[in-house]
Amino acid sequence: MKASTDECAHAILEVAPAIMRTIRTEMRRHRTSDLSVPQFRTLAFIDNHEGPSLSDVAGHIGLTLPSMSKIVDGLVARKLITREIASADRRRITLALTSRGQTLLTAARGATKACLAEMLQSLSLTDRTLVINAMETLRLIFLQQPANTAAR
Amino acid sequence: MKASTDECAHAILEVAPAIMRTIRTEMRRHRTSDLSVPQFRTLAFIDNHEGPSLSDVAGHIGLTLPSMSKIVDGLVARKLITREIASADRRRITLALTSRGQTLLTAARGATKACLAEMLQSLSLTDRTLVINAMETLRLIFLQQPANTAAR
DNA sequence: TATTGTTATACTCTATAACTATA
DNA sequence: TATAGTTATAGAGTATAACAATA
Repeated sequence: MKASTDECAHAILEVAPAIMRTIRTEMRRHRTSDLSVPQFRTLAFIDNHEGPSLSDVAGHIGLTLPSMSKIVDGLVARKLITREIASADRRRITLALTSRGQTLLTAARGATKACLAEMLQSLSLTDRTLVINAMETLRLIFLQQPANTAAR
Repeated sequence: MKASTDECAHAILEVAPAIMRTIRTEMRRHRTSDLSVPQFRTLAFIDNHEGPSLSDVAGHIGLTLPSMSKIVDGLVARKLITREIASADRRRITLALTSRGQTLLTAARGATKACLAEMLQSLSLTDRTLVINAMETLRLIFLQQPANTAAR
């Protein structure tokens, strides 16, 4: 094993899509929450930040403004978040979770995580540590920001 | 660090979507290939297997038959693959790459991998080994099948 | 004039339900 | 009757281009 950057890229390119498909399928199967991955990520970001603007969310999640705007539309329509005009700068909007959104986010996080955790149960402690460390490493590259809290 | 299955799940749930977004964006930016992730995965599967049927591809990639059928439609229209009726069982189809598809797949693989590799260059050899090992571990869980070849 | 967001438009991805053709 | 695929339909995610409102 040379562990070249190329081999590393190859491994990621093969495994990441498979993981995502599992996550997506799992999220949709929980009819109670029924959130798509982008919706989930949007709610999670709003939960972790104080009244972010559309640009804040779009930038951090990595979507264009129109895409994000549409996702926000859906979440507002489902009464999971509120969208208000910022008083300081009326061009900006301020996003926040409703209590319903908060509840749903918590439920979705729990359900999906529980399912993933279930799939990971066959791993040894060593392997789990390995995966967590690798994710921490990749987070620095793909998310530009360190973990902000412990597992929620 | 407890390295519980729950923490492990949490880490994956946070990082995997970010990785995928990078991959998707990158794939779309290479106007020469211009493949979506599902299209890329479909081509790769056909490349790695001998004349698979629609069910083979759909099953392994984790899509329903209609979804897969539509993706195949697009690839056939772009002349990247061929779709022929199997002589043994006329209900089945046999998929194969055209030389154009083969070329495009190779190009897309190279371009995306190169971009990822570039992003991974800041990692130490130790970290790269860590990531590769973690991916190998996760592959067994999310892909049910071991790596079939070395990095291509 | 520059910034923030939304609307219009057009793809692709994805699923479920209903259908056709073959076995 | 069961299996392999396709078609019909619908909704979400995504982008680019054009627009409106505010600074």
